[in-house]
Amino acid sequence: MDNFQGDLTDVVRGIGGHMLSPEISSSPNILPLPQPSPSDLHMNPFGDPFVSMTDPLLQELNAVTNSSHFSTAEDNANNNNRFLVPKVVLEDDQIKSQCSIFPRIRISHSNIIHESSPCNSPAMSAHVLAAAAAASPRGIINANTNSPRNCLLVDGNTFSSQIQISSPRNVGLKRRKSQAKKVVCIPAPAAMNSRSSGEVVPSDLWAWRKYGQKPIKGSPFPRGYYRCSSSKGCSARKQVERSRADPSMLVITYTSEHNHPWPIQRNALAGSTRSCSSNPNSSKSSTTTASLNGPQSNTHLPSSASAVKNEQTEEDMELENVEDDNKVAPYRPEIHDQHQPDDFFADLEELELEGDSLSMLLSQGCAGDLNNETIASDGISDFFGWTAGNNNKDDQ
DNA sequence: CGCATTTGACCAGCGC
DNA sequence: GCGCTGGTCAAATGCG
Repeated sequence: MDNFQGDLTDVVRGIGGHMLSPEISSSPNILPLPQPSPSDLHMNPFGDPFVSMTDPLLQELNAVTNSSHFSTAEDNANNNNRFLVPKVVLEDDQIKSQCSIFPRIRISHSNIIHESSPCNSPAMSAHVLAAAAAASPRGIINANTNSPRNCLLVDGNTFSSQIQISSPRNVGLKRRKSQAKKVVCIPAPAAMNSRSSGEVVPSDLWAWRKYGQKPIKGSPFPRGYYRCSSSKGCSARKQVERSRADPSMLVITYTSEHNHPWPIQRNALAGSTRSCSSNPNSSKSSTTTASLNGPQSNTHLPSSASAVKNEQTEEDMELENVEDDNKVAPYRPEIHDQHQPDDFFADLEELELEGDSLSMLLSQGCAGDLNNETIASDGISDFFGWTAGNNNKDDQ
């Protein structure tokens, strides 16, 4: 049997959407979550980053699912927004959220998130859905992939991937004293055994440093232990292991909360990263921060997509390729990277106040014609609205 | 040289 | 109380 030992690092990096079985949904590790408190539901990631140390993406998702700050696509039809604006619509008795960040991902009151159309970024989709799940009151996401591109596609005929997240609240520890845990199941990369490839890292914006790995009884796969290296003294940890039921799935368990704001400038943090796959051919990248490519990465929540070109990870490259395939404008660092974290929030305001045609286009893709995939389905870029605006296709 | 990963040893919680 | 197992530590190692 394949021996994945020693490859967890790659595994961690390879959150690509691939063939998955729905079995994971039955994993005992994944538990339904109780309804969140109102405060949870209204956590505003764009407000005070210190309020919550959860991953920015998760926060964003929270915002997406709960915030009323986001205007609808129609509202922004004439705006000059750079970001896609989430649209919240009502369907039947359910409140469903659609947003540019998650093109066509719908979050219902039942807390089950469905993505009704494919996106072009398997990796991001996985992450996105994971984040979405976290944002979901019950923290559960089922993303069924049926996309030829390995993109997440819900409502497909065949489940090819699933992402599930359980909230920290009711996932008890068997070992150690009860500690808040968040379990995330995401698709594992295809090239899980290839150290020279699959250096795709889950973008959770935080810098992680591996401090241990142990074989787990009953599982052929080892478990990797990571701690947050974004800030000294941060107690945040995560464990990464393959699902026993479905080796194609990764189970990431987050423990403890970050005691610091999200790393705005990763490079400024001692020992936060190493190489980060600046060279695609690099056979050794190390931290799970790979998706966080440089200081600018966090400017606009999505890490990998905001990666600086010359520091892009394989995931980024993959995404880029996808974009190329779809003739969608690539991410433009000269435009986006110039924004500092503070500007990011300012931008968000601008979205509401000004907006631009890009966001309109994105919004249209998001909330408009589901058949129009040209823009809306562009996984990552659309997800974060980077390609939005007037600088899309012309910049290729 | 600095930093991240690897890996064996040690520590602590849990079940019997 | 003991053994098993998970979690963490820290020295060794490797890479840029």
